[in-house]
Amino acid sequence: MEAKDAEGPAPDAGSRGGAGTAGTGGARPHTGRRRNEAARQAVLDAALRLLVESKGAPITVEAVARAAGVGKQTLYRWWPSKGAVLLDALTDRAGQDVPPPDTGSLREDLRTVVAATFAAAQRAPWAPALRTLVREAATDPHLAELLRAYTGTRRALLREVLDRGRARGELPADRDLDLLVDQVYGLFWYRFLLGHAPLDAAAAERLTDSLLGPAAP
Amino acid sequence: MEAKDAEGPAPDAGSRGGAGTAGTGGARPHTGRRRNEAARQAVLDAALRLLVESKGAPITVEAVARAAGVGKQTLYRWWPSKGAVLLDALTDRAGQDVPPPDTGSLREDLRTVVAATFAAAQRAPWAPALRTLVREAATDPHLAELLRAYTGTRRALLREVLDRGRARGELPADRDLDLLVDQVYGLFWYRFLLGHAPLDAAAAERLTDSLLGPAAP
DNA sequence: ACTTGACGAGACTGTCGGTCTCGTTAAAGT
DNA sequence: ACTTTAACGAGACCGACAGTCTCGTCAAGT
Repeated sequence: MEAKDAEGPAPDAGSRGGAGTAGTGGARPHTGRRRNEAARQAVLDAALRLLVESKGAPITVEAVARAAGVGKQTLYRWWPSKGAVLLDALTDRAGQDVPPPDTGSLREDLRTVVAATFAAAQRAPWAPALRTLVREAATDPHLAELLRAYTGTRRALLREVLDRGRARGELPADRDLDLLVDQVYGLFWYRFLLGHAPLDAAAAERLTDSLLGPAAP
Repeated sequence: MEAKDAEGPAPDAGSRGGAGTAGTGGARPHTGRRRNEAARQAVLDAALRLLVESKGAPITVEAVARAAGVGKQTLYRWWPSKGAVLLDALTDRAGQDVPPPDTGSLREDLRTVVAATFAAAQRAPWAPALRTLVREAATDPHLAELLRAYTGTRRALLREVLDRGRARGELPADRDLDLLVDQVYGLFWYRFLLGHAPLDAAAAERLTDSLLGPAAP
């Protein structure tokens, strides 16, 4: 491998400006060879490819390193665990969070968000990757934590939509919004992981109606 | 599955008792030493104990065998995989399926079933055991299948309640009952596995209201 | 007595996550 | 140019674990 180094944006680590040679503590200027950005990209590419190709089968670290043409140690130098690599690969490329819709109609906003969530997870290459990731998370506490953080932001987005709807009076003031959020994502993950029932636009429509009551004319 | 034995001993029944063996017996004559029922019990006891004690930590086959005072081979002679042992241990002792209530009121039946489900999973020793089991199922296809079958019967029970309610006219004829079932169990598993929100009687009450609409006076 | 097969014990195999070592190579300072 | 430093690819190595195989023993039936 050893591509001619793209010298991409430095990861983060040491700020090179520190002229002080500060011996005592903290930031020390960085000498020596720098991180190979091409290797990072190769790892993420390989991980994502394997994640997509493996239909539910587990991914091994060796497979990722081999497919990326990279030593295992390089991998562990920059990611704390296998799970971190996989999640990074998935989120790095994942369609990024669109701001939730705000049409003025709770029913419409909710249906849109739910349908978008369903569709995104079903979209071509992502489903097996996400399923594999969740599987790995079951035995990798590190990954589980990362995944929890990631889904937390999704939950917050949905919660915003509901809050706006309630502020507009489209929902009783005493309605349990956390329950509503959990009903949406509970159903989503349940069907996504078990795969026994569809997660399509029709399901999103019916779920919305079930949560808000039948549409008023 | 299963090594030799043309007999295909089901891991359940097993005629206890000593010589003579009151005759329910298999049609096929059996020579040689018989299965040690005490060993089977010891395995299930040990597995359940470890399952309960391990708060989410994985259970090893060796630990089960050692705790039961049993050789590993004995274990694999009667169960096809580690997961099968764990599930057997849990279901063997788990509160058995009560027939679903039939009070004539869908709302009441539904609330009862949901509350019972929530309560059963939260009851003292079961929660960590069940969580561990589901974790293992993520990497054990065999166990995943067994678990799917087990939960399938639970789903069917709930479905009966809903069918009766719809037959009584308490639900619109075009209501999607599979969606309702998935909403219940989706929320249940979601909260059970993540543990971020309670699964108590109040939650059951609110979920029921959410599914059926606010209670009519 | 003799056959059969389950038993406890534990050695063994294969897989995998993660670490360690080694010789090499790129970046920086001098 | 020379030296120092650290990242690099390769792969040996470790520890944990599921599952298999072997062995000597022991109980149930013939």
